[in-house]
Amino acid sequence: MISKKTKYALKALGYLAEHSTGDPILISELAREENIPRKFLEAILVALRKGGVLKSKIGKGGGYMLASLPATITVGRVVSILEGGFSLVECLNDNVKAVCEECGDPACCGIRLVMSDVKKAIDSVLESTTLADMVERSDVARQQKSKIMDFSI
Amino acid sequence: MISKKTKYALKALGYLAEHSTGDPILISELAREENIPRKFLEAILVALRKGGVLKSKIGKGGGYMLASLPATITVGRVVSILEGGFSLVECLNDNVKAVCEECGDPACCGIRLVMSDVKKAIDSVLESTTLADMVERSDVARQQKSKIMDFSI
DNA sequence: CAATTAACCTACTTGGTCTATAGACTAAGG
DNA sequence: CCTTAGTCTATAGACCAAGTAGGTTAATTG
Repeated sequence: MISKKTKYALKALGYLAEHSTGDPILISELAREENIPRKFLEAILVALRKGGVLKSKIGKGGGYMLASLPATITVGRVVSILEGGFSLVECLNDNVKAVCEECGDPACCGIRLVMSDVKKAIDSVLESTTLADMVERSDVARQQKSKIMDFSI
Repeated sequence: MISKKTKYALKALGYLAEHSTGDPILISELAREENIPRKFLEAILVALRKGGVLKSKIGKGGGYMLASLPATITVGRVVSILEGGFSLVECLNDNVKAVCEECGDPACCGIRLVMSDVKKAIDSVLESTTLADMVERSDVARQQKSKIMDFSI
């Protein structure tokens, strides 16, 4: 499961991708529009800035902007920043060099071998999906839905 | 991340797959050989039995056996029993019909759409890998390693 | 320059879940 | 009927995600 932190991050980034006009957008606007606890969101945005996905501007007229185009920011990158990579066993996490206590020999641990395959599958999806993709898919789904609605009226 | 519970389950099942002679194997043997806390393992084995993966025999000469051949038990099934399916957002979990509070409209939630793809990718690996596969891969890795060892001697 | 705006930072609380343990109970075999 | 071995219920403790609070620093503007 991804954490709420990551979900909030993706929602906020999606909002930024859709509503960015070049001017910074306020934390409070993001929090309000996407129903995210204000203070919690702050911490998330800081992490994303440190991760290089966001730029910020302090003081009056300040706020947050995407650091690059939505089509260049992958969902995988966001997940990686907020969860330190997404894997299924400790010993496959990006940052961690540690060996799970369980698998005596990492090279021969069957679980590790299987989960490594799973991780590859996950990563390939996450790395190939960008913020732009995510927003677009959401839009398409919304349009299709309203089309069906029109039709039924 | 999969829980320790699931890891222990896979280890125990791997042991059963490798050492089953038709006779039941004791919880205490499994616990000892795979370094799993005895009482904790008990609970796991009960879950696996209820999930139809294991059979048990009570009383003297009792213990646990696989309910079917290792090649017919998928890792996905084990994960599903112990974690209620493995997905990345609540609203994609097998058992849960609940909608995440976050995505107002599940049909249009970009995160949900993306994560649904990820889930498909995960499931396709997990469902296509059996206990037999897992054990075999572990064996192959071990053999290769000892081959290299021999070579270097 | 001072007032205001808005991001930044540190620390804390809380609630829930994962892990593990204890002990009493039930079933089977000899 | 005694030993073996799985079954069930309850509980303790550690840990982490989620959320809260309040003060600090930086930029703009009048």
